[in-house]
Amino acid sequence: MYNLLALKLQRFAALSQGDVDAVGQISRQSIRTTRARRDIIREGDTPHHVKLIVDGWAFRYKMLPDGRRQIVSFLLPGDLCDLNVFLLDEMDHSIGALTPVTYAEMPRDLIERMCDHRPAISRALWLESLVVAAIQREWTVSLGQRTARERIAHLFCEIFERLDTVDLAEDDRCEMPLTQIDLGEATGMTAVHVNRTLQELRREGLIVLNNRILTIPDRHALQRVAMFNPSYLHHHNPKWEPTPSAAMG
Amino acid sequence: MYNLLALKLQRFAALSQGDVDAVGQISRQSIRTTRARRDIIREGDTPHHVKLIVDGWAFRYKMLPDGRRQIVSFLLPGDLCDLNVFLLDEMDHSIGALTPVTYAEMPRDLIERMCDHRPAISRALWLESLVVAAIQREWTVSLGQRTARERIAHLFCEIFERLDTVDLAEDDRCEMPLTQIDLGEATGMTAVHVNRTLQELRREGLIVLNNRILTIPDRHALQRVAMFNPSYLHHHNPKWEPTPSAAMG
DNA sequence: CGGCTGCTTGAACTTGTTCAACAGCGGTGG
DNA sequence: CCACCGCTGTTGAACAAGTTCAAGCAGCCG
Repeated sequence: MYNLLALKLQRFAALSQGDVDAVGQISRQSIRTTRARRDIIREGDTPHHVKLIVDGWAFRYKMLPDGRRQIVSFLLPGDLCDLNVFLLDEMDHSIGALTPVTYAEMPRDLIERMCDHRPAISRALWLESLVVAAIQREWTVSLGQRTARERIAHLFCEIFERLDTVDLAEDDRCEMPLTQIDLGEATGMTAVHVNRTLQELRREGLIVLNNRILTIPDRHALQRVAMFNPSYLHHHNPKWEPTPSAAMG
Repeated sequence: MYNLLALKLQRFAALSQGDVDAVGQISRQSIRTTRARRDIIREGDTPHHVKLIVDGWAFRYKMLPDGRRQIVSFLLPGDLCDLNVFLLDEMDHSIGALTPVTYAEMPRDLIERMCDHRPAISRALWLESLVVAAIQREWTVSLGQRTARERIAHLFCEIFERLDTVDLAEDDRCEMPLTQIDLGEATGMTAVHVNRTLQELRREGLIVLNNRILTIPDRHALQRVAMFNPSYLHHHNPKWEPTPSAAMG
């Protein structure tokens, strides 16, 4: 059986077969689904489970009192949400489903127990949150310094790259279910300006985008425009191994 | 002896006296200082220690290939940098000293050993990184949605609040060593526009700022302008206790 | 067919940028 | 002691990037 979470965590720490099995089990206990454009959890709610996105796209967002809304990150298959369970009485942001989403709910206490006995998993989860923070820093750079065109290009580069690591990109193509409104809320610009910026990128042959499929004819060209340096995604292999005793998964 | 790190970590988990002592010791082993406006570590460097800011202000920043620069966060006394030690071969961003900075260098392996034996500390460090991520999300919101005036106001609210929790704010005042250029690099605007925005805030009596001292006559008024909701800072008390056996520190 | 959502376009407008000049201040070296 | 330099803050005016408002179009689904 496909073990998405193990696949992810192995990027951060070497897991024993036992670790892999434990992770596989916990992530298969309770599978749920949401329809597109529904909230999965809302600011102010108390989270009870850690969730693993199994299929579909979701996004984190925060709203200002006057209704302005900022998407602060996208959650793709293999991503965890609500590690905040361990931190918050209340969510300080919301998570919404962009497409229909399938996710696994992993009860807090089970995760906790697993962490207690499996240092590699505990460590991998921690590193995962460090990577999430690194991505958030790069978004800060985009919004603070990049122009409209650079922001959109950068977002496309990031998403493509992230989908690629979970085998959801094909050659030079990936899904792109975001509407222009979504793109605007993620890049801090209006939908109108997103529209004109997309046209510009299309006109220059940097992207092809229709029917919710994004094609990037020349990845390096787009990366150059975006000033995209993938190092912040830390898509590398584990650096750390516990005392080597158990076999690898 | 003053134990800044223990003070910080206690916000996230209940520490035993043994935990407190361990943390105190590790954070006193190697104290270093930097002059103002020097880099503490640079993008591309390999970090070897986790650093704890003991005195002074530092900041994380990222540069784009063409020289644009974005400050992505400020590091105040009590803040940790380079938890990335556990993650990165190379830093994906730089850290610079804003003022003269005193910091403690804590060797990676000591931290690791401490975490292995002291689950409360391990947990507190993890939660600390979750809070860092939460702050970064709020910066994303600022840069994406807030206007110039709201951004500056928000930054001031955040910094004041954070200084307050480490006893570095007094009544309605705190230090503010940031130049207008720094403020610009943090808020994604030019120094010229920062200048005009500060004047506006001053004119309205929302802030007083001179000699690097910021005074906020009416905190709620400024928070209203900034749409500042402090919940993202998670300045609360520990939710989690290990099996209660050891005495509290 | 009607209504909805998302995409596109135009034109006026606003926010923030750029460029340039100057003032104040503190430190340094002759 | 004074002249000078570099850094920070301030101001003005022209400009550019992105927003707002408004209208129309295409595709989809019931």
